Amino acid sequence: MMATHYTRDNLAAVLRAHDITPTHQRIEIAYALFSRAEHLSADQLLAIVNGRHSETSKATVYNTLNLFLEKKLIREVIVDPSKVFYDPNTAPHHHFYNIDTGELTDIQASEIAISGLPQLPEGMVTEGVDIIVRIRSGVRAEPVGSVQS
Amino acid sequence: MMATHYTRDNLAAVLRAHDITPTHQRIEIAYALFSRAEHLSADQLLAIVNGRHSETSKATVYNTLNLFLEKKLIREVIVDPSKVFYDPNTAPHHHFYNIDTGELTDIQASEIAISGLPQLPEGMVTEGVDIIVRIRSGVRAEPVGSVQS
DNA sequence: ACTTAGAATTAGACACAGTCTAAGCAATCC
DNA sequence: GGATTGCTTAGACTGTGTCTAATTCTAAGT
Repeated sequence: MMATHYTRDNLAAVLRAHDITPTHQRIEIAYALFSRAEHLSADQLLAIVNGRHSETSKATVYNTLNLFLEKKLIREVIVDPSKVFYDPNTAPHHHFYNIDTGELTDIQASEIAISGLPQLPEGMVTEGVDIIVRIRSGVRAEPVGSVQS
Repeated sequence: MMATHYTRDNLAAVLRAHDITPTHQRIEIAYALFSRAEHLSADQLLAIVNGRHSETSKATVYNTLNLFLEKKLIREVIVDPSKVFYDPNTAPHHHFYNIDTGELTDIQASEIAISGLPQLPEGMVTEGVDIIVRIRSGVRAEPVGSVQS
């Protein structure tokens, strides 16, 4: 997952390497995600993939994204209560989330360390640690009243 | 927000202190949240509040939760792609999320420290940092194949 | 207590993300 | 080329959350 440039061909190989039969639809969806290296919702992907002429159904987009997730080709980012974002970057990292614009930005995990996490409950195992830093533009444009610190 | 026992009366006072007119419905919803000190969804709250006889509509539950959020009486926890949980604990803290059962458990923020967070983008301000540790029971019950480490 | 204006509540329609179903298509294997 | 398997599809469906327009409540003033 560190190629500098993605083509349909090398994406097909990536899919195969992850045990996914590379169909046209899956390749297009993978291409949309990896060539942009952005955080996209199912909705946005559906629109991108069907940009010129309709090629892929809603069901396939969801099926494919869930398959990619299962095969650990992508990650999901849950920050917006109304929709899930899909992240082609599976390297450990975290996110800034701009609560005004909805924009998601990566934070390299290599730079951060968390200390003091308590013991996991008995018999439990960590699946992953997500850090979300919610940010907004600095100048407060509050309608009325004082800000309670 | 540190009373040891919540009554409808002292919750009405809490609401007033947060600039919220304490109506019957709002008090019941607050009572449901604070007396249990649990993470509840709008759905669950609607069911709890209307337990014996129907008292509160769906719209009011949503209106009220959003009002409580705005007035910083509660927090929302976004971990499940399908629904938001509301958290009566507004003290800084984080969460374990059991991805199998959906169970949410608190992690005291006082115990943890994060180092190495990069500079915020220009002109941005932190609204909050959420850490979610996704966990599951340790013994893997995978249907087929090897676990890719 | 009574009035009243503004705020809160309501039922039900609506919007939208995501899932499901049953049928159609495509690729591969004999 | 016929059959088996797996993929895709349209469209129905589910569930969360919002909106609207009408009704009811609350609190302040008299």
